[in-house]
Amino acid sequence: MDAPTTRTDNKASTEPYSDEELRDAMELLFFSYRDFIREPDAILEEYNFGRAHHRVIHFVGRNPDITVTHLLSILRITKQSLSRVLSQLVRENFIQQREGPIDRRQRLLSLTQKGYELEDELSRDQRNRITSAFVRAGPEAVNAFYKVLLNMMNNSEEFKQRAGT
Amino acid sequence: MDAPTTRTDNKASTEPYSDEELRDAMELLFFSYRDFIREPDAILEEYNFGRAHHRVIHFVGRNPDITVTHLLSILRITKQSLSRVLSQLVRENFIQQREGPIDRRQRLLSLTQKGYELEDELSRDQRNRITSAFVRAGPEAVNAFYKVLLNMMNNSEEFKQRAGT
DNA sequence: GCATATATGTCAATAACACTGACTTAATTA
DNA sequence: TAATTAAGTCAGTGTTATTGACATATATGC
Repeated sequence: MDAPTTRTDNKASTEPYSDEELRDAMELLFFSYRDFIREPDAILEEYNFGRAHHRVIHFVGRNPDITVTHLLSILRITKQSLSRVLSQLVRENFIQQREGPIDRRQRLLSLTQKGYELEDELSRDQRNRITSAFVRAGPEAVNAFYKVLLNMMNNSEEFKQRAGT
Repeated sequence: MDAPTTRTDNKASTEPYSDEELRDAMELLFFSYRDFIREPDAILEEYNFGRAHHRVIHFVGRNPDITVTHLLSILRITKQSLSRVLSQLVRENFIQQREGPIDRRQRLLSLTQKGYELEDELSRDQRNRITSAFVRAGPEAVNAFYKVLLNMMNNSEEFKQRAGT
């Protein structure tokens, strides 16, 4: 927190980035994530929903017929936490459940028409933000952006596999 | 996730990235941010602190002699929310307050030695993650990463001004 | 110098979202 | 048939945020 201003050599493999630079990056992530989440938060409020609802809507939307167990493993929350949120979304007809055709214990989750509409509304600002950021930064920057964030996360292989490519 | 390499025309204002690509990016942000916050969260638990304490420690560390009002404006929380967290940190000697030399109503906040040590511990994993991600991705990628995230946030100008570069 | 505004702090009530622990029911599997 | 799995529920707790209403000390504008 103190020394970094004195150092000048940035080439070395020892300490390639100063603590100040790293803390700038930390803040960049903090602020950009906060702005990124801001608009959906505001929309959710109108529905008397919270971020938990958003996450459920998003992941059910991207994984139609997902099981409750799988959803729990993605969200890494407890069954009890999901329960309140999910039952609200089902009750208000954003999400529908159907019995698993093979394993009848399962409740396969999917978005209703109303659910897809909410997902679209919730993600609009985020999609616009990403689009404009990507377009303004250029295609090579997009690859670099992916590269850095993937290097920063834990199961990047798993993610890459699930994601498009 | 896939297209950027194949596609060539980025000039268009119509639809440069597919909804699937954009939702991949949304998830990348979600997962990477979650992993990014994971280790500090675990450390905080040992101290019986939460993320709010982390944020206060971080921003007081980066802005020695910050006023309470300024801190509130950065965090965008209410005085009452900050109060509990801050008084804990002061009570346990991570943060010290001193009277403003010009305006005696102010309580200027700064980290104690103990506070700097906690900050160091809390940020270690994040600094390591960023360093290794930056090193592996290469210096141009770092610039691109900044470019994209800055384009994505609201007050990027203000941030750039505050941050090192 | 008085009225107003500002900086900080506090009391009380509420809400969202997570947690743990202990069970139940139904269906599948070994 | 016994054990396991999928899903759901009841009850209690904790953290972090909120709103609203005040209190105190200090600074500032006229």
